[in-house]
Amino acid sequence: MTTRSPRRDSVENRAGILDAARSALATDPRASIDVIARSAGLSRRTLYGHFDDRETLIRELISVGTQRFNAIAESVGDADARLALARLAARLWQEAAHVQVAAALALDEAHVEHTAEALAPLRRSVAALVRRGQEDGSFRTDLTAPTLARLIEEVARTVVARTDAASSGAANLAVRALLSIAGLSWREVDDLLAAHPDIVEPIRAEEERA
Amino acid sequence: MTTRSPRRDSVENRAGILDAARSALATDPRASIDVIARSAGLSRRTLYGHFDDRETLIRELISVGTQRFNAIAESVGDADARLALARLAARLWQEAAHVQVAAALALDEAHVEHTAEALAPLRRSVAALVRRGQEDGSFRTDLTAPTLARLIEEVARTVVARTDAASSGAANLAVRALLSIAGLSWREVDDLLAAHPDIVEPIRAEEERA
DNA sequence: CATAACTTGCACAGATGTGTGCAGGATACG
DNA sequence: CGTATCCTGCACACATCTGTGCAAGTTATG
Repeated sequence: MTTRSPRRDSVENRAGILDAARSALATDPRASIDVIARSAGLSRRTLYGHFDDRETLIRELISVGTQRFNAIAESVGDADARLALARLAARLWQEAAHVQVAAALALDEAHVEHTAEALAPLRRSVAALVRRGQEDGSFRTDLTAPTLARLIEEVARTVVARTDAASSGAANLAVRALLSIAGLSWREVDDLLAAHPDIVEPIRAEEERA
Repeated sequence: MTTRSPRRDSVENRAGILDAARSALATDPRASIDVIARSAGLSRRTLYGHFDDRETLIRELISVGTQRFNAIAESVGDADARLALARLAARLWQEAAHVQVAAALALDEAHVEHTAEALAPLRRSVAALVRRGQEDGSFRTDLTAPTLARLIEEVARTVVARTDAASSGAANLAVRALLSIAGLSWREVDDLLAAHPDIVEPIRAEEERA
């Protein structure tokens, strides 16, 4: 009558599926179940033993991805809005593996709704950050706060989704792009990052994979 | 034996299909043939009378879209790199209807290759522009020329694809975003656009649809 | 070692999409 | 008007993908 506890290989396989799905869906949000299962070294049939649905699998991915997103957003407490944005970008980058899926799925018609609501906390953080930055004069005011927030979000998504996470200066690129969008001149960005080397290794003129 | 010239309604329908495909694929690059045909007020079967293939249809769209792209790139001759970039962005925006498809399809796995080669001239223009801007000190030099060019391209694509082309200040937004990415401070951008009102109607703090 | 837990392959139903053949009806055009 | 041109609906074959049932294997674990 007493049910046995789940087998070790089973939980490993479940995790393996999630990993495989992460990397497969980050590239192509419409990757088939078969591709995901195979790339996890399992059969399609087995995947359905672990997840009821394609939807279920994806929701779990989005769920853990966005949780990290939101946790990071709350962890950034710099008084200086510019520093806060920089740190936010840098930390998000560290989680690239988990974050890319969400970024890719957020564009997929079928999941926009779900991701949008899961990312609400992050959105609120960014909105507040933008308002703060505009008030103290460190962010641009030629755009409305909502517009700027949206732009920042869009650019962040693009950079995360469309740059090789493994390349050396990628985090640097992301941070610089976002601060530029916020309105800073590139020299200001450069000085800021030089003054706070803890945010990102301040490499000059870094390379990137083709 | 002498073949009659094509009927008027036929050529109209062909054009209608292209229009329908343009707007349908701009939203969803994987829109079905049926959806496209129906939204052109025709049957699926008829569409296949005008185009052999889904591929053929798409290639024609990409072809005319990228031709406009490239033509614009060559038409920009400002000595000042900042102005050149601004004007390039503004003109591309005017062609948004034709350009959005290309931007959307460029992300679609199945057509990256084709769009990439069709956009080679534009890429070259941007690359040259970036080099020029970096040399005369108006663009950022904390990023490699190729990296900056790539970033500009990515951001342009995003802005074109993900903002309501109909909204009033959209062109403004696009231009400002690109100049910011190039390294200018937002005040510098603001001054530049104020000094050259021909580029884009210089509206302050414009709105955007939700 | 006994057995519950897990994996697998195969067959199936169903959905959605592409591309084609054909017959019949509408219509532009010479 | 007559006819070539065009549109349409329907019926196919084919492909890809999802999700399920089942019987037969393998393996972790108590």
